[in-house]
Amino acid sequence: MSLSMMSFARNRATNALPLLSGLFFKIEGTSSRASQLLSNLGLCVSVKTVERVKEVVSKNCVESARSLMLSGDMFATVFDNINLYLRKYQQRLTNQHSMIHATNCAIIRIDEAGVNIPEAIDVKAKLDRRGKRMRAKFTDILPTKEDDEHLRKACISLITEFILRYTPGSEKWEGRAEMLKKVREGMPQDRPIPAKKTETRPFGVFDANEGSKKGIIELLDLIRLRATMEPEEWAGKVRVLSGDWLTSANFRHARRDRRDDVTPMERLEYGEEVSQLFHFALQATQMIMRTHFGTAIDDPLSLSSHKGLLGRVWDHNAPNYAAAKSLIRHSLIARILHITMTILGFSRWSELAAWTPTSYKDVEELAEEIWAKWATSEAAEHAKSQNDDWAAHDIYFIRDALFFCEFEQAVSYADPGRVLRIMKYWCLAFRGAGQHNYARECAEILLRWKFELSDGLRKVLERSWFVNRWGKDGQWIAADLYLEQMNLLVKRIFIAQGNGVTIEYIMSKGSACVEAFRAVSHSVANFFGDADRRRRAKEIQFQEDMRVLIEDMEKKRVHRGFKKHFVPMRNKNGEIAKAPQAITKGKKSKKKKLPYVPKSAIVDVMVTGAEVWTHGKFNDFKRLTSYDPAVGYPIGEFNDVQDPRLDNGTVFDDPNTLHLTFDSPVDVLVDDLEDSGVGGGGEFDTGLETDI
DNA sequence: TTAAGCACATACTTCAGGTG
DNA sequence: CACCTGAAGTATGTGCTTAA
Repeated sequence: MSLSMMSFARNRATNALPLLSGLFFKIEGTSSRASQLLSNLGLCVSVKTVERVKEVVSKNCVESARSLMLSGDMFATVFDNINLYLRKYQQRLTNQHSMIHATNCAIIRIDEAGVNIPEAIDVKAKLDRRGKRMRAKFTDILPTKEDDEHLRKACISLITEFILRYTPGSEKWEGRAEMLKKVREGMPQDRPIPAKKTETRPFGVFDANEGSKKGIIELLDLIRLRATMEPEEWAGKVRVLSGDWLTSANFRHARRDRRDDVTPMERLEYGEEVSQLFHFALQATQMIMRTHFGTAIDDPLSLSSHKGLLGRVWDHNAPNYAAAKSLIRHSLIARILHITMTILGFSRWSELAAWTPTSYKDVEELAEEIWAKWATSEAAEHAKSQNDDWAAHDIYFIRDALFFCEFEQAVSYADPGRVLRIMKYWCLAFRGAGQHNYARECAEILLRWKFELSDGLRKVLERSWFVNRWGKDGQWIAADLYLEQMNLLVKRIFIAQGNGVTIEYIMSKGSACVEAFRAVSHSVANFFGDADRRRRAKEIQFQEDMRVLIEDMEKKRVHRGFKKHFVPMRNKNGEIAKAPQAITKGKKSKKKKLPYVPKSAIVDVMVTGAEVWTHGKFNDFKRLTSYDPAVGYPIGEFNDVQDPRLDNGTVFDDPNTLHLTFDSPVDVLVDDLEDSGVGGGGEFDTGLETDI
């Protein structure tokens, strides 16, 4: 303090200390009046100077991104729309609520080691490969026996880890740390990218809305201009463009429409668009919600029922991603622990808490049994054949939730092979759940990977999916999650106060610099913060949650053989929906002469999805997405139908829009010590803002 | 020449008080 | 009570001066 004051009095140019304090006060939200007071005291520089610094830092960040783009090294351009709603305190004719629709953008360096770069950036070779998917067969997107085997091993490892990590009292087990290490080492890998710090360079916000065909063309031109590249230079190499499904779809539509334009820049042929993994995780979470939320009245093993037991009060019609993900995770772990209990012959929580496995092999054998009896499609079909809808639903849920965990870990370890395997299953499941856009996006990626990419470009695209902030193994995150974090910083953390919320202000001072400011903030927070105590409190709450769910399952005698339970499909009014009786049920129709019987709401979305794909949709997909050298890009609309059996009167009845919000810190910020490659909170989080 | 600061301008929020 | 009004308060921008 006094140092700062003295240096201020001595010499106006020696302001390193007051400048840093000023910057801190500013980004931590000190009011301008207080800042002025402190500035007058000589403790920090003036508000004006801080503003200038923000501008300079922003410019430097953009310049740094630009230099990477111009260096000729391989990079990916990640972008995502950022929308701000500006509420005016008093609306006047000249002062109305308004929206800012802008696009945030970052440049990510792609590690070139071991990649054939000339092959990857060759536009002509890329164009020649278009349309090769015409040769594809349905089996090309179906999971193979090998995929099934990989998933079996992966899920058994996951179950083993859950038992080791979350069984009450397990923290006192002898050799637990080694066992946890062992299970991680045994987790099947495919082709993980070696851990290395990713160079991410924020490129700032653009005043263009990439959510439309016109907007995305405008945006690409603005990006080129900010990079100070000539059109020929920009369009002369393959450019990796990373966004969500909507971005990719818009880009493809725009390219189709502009096929006859004169220059390559206008024809957009240089762009290699690739959908990003955080958005797949969002969709998968929504898929699990649509398939398994159900209703608490009909089905005690529905997520809806578990949500009630856990006292999660969030509105199921306006859920945020972290809350939904946390509910799924809590429910999954509780089920696994309860099955463990039943296999061990316990009926009380205290017995489970007193149990200690004799060896690692013990736990692994338990996990294998849980997988075989309570997590496979075959097990669910068996439950179905016993007319036990509760058990079938339970098993489908455990399977789907485990697959999500596998995906999450695959992202955390940057293993594109594992990611692509899960996409094969999700390609079916998204179809079954009615999320057709993302079902097609899975197929798009699988077919492009198999038929239309050179080895070099394939490697480049795979690397563009992941970002590693610390250069540590298991700490990768999805590239679009990285950008969502930037969006959060722009929108919530470093947003200007008062009348400063304009697109111009954000572009010049409030976007490109946020990562630099976060780095500073982070070290300060780590220096002063005490995260341990809060974590401990969360862990205790987590154990209580497990106990509530397990005691309920025990009370209802689930996971103890099969009993007849029927979960009926309901119509929009919540009445039990009836459908014409199936011919195969000959016996019943003899006894009762009812022409209509209630339908079960419990279905395997992977099976129903596969049916949809085989009934013409796969051929439609090929016809409507394959480039034909003679005719060009195909034109036509997809015609999708919804499966009403999964409807339960919530927002998820409309599966084609994403209902999960992800604009809060709990949704996008990740814990440094956990696998949270796709965000959504730490292992003990509830997904509520109080977690922070 | 340039970083830094000052005074004033502009745009908006907040708050107290008034009116029908 | 909804709505309006003006004054005070806050945040940022503009243009100029000053010191090194």
